[in-house]
Amino acid sequence: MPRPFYITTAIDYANGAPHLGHAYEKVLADVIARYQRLQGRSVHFLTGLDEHGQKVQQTAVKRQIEPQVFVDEIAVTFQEMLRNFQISNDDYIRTTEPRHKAVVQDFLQRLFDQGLIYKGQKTDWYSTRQEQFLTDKDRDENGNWPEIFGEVTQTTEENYYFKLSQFQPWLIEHIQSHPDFINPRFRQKQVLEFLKEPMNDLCISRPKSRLTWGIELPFDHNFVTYVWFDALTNYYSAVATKGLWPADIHVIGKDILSPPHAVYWPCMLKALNIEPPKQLLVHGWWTINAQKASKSTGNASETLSLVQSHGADAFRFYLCRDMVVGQDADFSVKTFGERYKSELSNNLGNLVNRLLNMVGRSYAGIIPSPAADEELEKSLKDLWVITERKVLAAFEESQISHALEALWVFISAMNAYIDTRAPWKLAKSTEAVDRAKLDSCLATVAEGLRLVATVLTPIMPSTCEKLLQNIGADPVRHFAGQLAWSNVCVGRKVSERCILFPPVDPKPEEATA
RNA sequence: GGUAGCGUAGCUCAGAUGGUUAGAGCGCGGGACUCAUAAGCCUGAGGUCGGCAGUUCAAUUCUGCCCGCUACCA
Repeated sequence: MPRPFYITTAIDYANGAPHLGHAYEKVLADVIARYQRLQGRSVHFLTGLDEHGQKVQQTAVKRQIEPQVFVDEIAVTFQEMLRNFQISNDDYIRTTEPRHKAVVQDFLQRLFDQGLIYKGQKTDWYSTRQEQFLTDKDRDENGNWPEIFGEVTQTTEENYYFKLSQFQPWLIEHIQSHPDFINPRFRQKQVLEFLKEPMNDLCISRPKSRLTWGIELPFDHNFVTYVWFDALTNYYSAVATKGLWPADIHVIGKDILSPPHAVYWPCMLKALNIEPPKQLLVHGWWTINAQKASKSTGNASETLSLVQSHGADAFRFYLCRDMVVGQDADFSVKTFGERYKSELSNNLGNLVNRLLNMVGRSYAGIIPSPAADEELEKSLKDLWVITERKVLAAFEESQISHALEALWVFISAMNAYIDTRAPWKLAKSTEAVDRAKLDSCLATVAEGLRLVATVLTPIMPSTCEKLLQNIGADPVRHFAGQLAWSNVCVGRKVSERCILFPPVDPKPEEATA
């Protein structure tokens, strides 16, 4: 029995509404999780919410509610997003849960007992008005503190530090000897560059006088732990009792690769004598209509409404199709609409109806047996072998856009194949030879579509299920034995008509954009 | 300022561990067809692969410098 495949996303910070970036990361992880399940592996897929910290506390105070009440509200909106995008996570961790707090405190205590956490002092400038610490880069060009900070005072604060620096040599060696640790590879350089400089130890606490909304240090009740020990530990705390560690993939954005995930997290684990995760899968950022995604303009949240108009699967498809994992991509309603119409409605959806109609007309809806396979059929089958190999390789590398590219080459080839065969002509012929060709043509397209829908299931689960059902095929449970060209659809009854991707009218304000 | 990434057809982007005429989709022009969600197919136009220099028999692909954009760090 192989070890279960454990995949996570970063946990979202509970301060604000879910937006495109949140959704994308879940979709990417979900596609990989579904792929692995179809490959027959047992999968554990975790996502969750990061609920502590200054900003949450501030917002709660502002709204005059308990922080827990506030994050409970936020959690609902994020979980609703997961449902909207058909995310198949097996667990949802919230950092305010007892199971999480217990592990965080255990980690901290163990490191403290080993002498890897120590108390230190640091002198800082503090802005009372903004309630934040300042650094030299906050100064204006004359070296003064800008007006917005109000009175700035110098303070000395005691805090706890984790001896991060002593794990630096190990980390460099680990990254160099595990080329798959950071995917895509080019991100690795960035991390190794960062590691050329000596690291500072990591400040891991805040005094309760400043921050109460956090997990208390087990060895000093006057402090809570701050950010990284709280947030990163979720990956472990969620499966602490399940024996699933190490994680196979942490799906994260490029902004939190270095230092948090590529430096702090592996060093924390090393200090605790726990294996590091196998891989960090680092995706880029979406811009919205060529502009940076912004909470203030709300552009990143508004895009999510396309789930309602076009459906979760179409949205998932677009996200997977248009972003090369690791690079940035631009999201636009226009591009979304074009992809939807062209690739989903016209290429794929219409192809399904071409088949259904012809099978209905010539065979009373029963898929015929391929009676006369010739060169045309053979070359399509050969193309499938290539396509299958490319698609699976792309999934294995988490390069979903490559899988879709290859798949659409095959879909186009099927449309071209139909035109070459011209089954509407064959259907008018009374010659047995033509009838045999017609049999083959429709059987071939049916089988091609079955294969496409099978392998496309991780990306568009509902649509593929519907497609398979409409061509009389069984739902996909596993890829095993399902990806080879076969005649399983022969004799199956197809439905009359199936609109997988109905035309969607653009909203009035978008039509002019 | 340092580091990394990006800069390829009108648009959005793939790709090349250096090697025949650099690819796709969309958009645009032309054509034949009609089974289908006015979809599909064929075909054409369109690029000195950011600029300069170097290494090489050969560079868009490697190296250096420069320019522009982005991110991280200081």
